[in-house]
Amino acid sequence: MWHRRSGLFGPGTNAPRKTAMSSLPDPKTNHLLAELPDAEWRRWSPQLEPIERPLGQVLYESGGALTHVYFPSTSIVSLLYVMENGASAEIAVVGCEGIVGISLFMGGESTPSGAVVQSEGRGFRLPAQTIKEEFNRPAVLHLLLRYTQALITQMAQTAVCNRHHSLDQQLCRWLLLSLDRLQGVELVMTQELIANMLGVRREGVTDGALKLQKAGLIRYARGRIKVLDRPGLEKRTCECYAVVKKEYDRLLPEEIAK
Amino acid sequence: MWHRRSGLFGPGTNAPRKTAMSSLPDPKTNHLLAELPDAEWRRWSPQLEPIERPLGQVLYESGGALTHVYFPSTSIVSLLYVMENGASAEIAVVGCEGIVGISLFMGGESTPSGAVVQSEGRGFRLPAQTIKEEFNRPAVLHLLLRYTQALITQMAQTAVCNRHHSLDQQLCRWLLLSLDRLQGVELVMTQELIANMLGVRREGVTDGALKLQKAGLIRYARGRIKVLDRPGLEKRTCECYAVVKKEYDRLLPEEIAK
DNA sequence: CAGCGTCTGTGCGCGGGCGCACAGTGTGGA
DNA sequence: TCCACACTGTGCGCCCGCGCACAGACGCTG
Repeated sequence: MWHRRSGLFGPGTNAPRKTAMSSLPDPKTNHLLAELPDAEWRRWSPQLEPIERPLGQVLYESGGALTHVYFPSTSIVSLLYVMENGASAEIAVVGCEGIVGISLFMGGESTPSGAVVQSEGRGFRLPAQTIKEEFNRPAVLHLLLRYTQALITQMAQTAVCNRHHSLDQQLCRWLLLSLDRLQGVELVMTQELIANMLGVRREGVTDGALKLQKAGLIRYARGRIKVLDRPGLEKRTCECYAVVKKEYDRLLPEEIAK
Repeated sequence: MWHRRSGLFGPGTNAPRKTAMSSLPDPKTNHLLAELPDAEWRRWSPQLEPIERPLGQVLYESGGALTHVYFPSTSIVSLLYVMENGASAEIAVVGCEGIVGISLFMGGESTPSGAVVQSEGRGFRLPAQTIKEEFNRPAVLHLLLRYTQALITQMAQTAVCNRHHSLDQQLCRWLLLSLDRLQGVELVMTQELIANMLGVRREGVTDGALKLQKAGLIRYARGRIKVLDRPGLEKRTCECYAVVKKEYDRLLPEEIAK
């Protein structure tokens, strides 16, 4: 019941890290921004504020008011619920394909879950007021709602996966989903943090990761995980990964709006 | 991994049951319909088609196109995902407080999950085309999106609950959520079906229900469950129930629109 | 280059939920 | 009225994941 012996995202929760953040990425590395029609893009562009996002930064807390929406580009963000006893579980993960803070345009202004940076990197943000106004434009509205439906599918599948699948399978699903949202083959993430995301024991993640390493699918050391054999991972994971991926591809094809 | 030895909703999947369906209920027993502004209500009212919904009826299947949205009044509907091996898990439950078929206005037209009548009764439906047109009206849009956000919370909390809480706690949560959506104290539902919803063994539900009966919180026999001590149930359940209830109350207060 | 903290590996006993098998007991239909 | 079936109760062995305790190993810092 208590899966965190150390703090969830102990040190560095706010202080910017000293890792070398490379130069500003193109906002269009975020797929939603890239899919924006030209007219919208011209209006948004001046207001998009680039931000660094250090590991563990809390973008918003459970029930807290949101001041911005976030468009990750090279970072990924977990939506997670922290229980009264401190245990946690990830609801969904958002990366370069999406937006963090949907409750702003859905009308609720806040959610019982929080959002935490799970892999440091860059992104962009837009003030709450702006996104609410822009949401009245049909092109924006439809794009954001299609994304939201894809996100809903991810949440639903998380529920199913938590119910029925083994830790090993879930680990594979989690790795694949995260890598898709980073667009790379390497992940900077300790097993302890993965365990927090999955809501399981750190030792369980160690076991699972060992099996994957022995099978030659991944290689890792001290918080860096590299995927060597992606198809192999896909073979080991449960159907949940494919269901989610298919739904994202269906609802958010490349170049939707052009 | 295989939680259904008999068919999911074997007999009666389509044939109307002969149970005494009482006379037409007021459409406004559905809270969303009740909260509609007068102008919308006048437009919708002639198009609302009352329908009986027998136990086990499939409102829509995984990936299937939707022809209508449904507004339950005295029935409740489960959104559930059925896995390749036949095991199932409930994603969320919808009753008199909501609407079934959100993918129509979210833009996806379908979802990987399906919708099944979990407790027979009446409801109303509206053609897909109508809801899509009506969704362009701001009052309708905001009402439906607030509902959708509440639904998202229910899904998220289902994921958390599946991860961390005991079968006993989940059973209490499920009973409470279902009763809230039926607005009564009795539920017509076998333990086998409850098990399918929760994605657990029938025997597990029997165990849990026995404990609750021995504690004097419920009484049941042959597919009818009566709640005797609601506060007692609330004491036994996990925090998930309260989180969801609070969010529905916050996002969909009585008499929103008037 | 010495030392400490972080990250990963491992063992062990426990408990919840699973799969399976089967036994009572109402209820409705022939 | 009686039979068949649906619904509920129970026992048993198994396995996964948990909680706890502790041991190596890598790498940064002073």
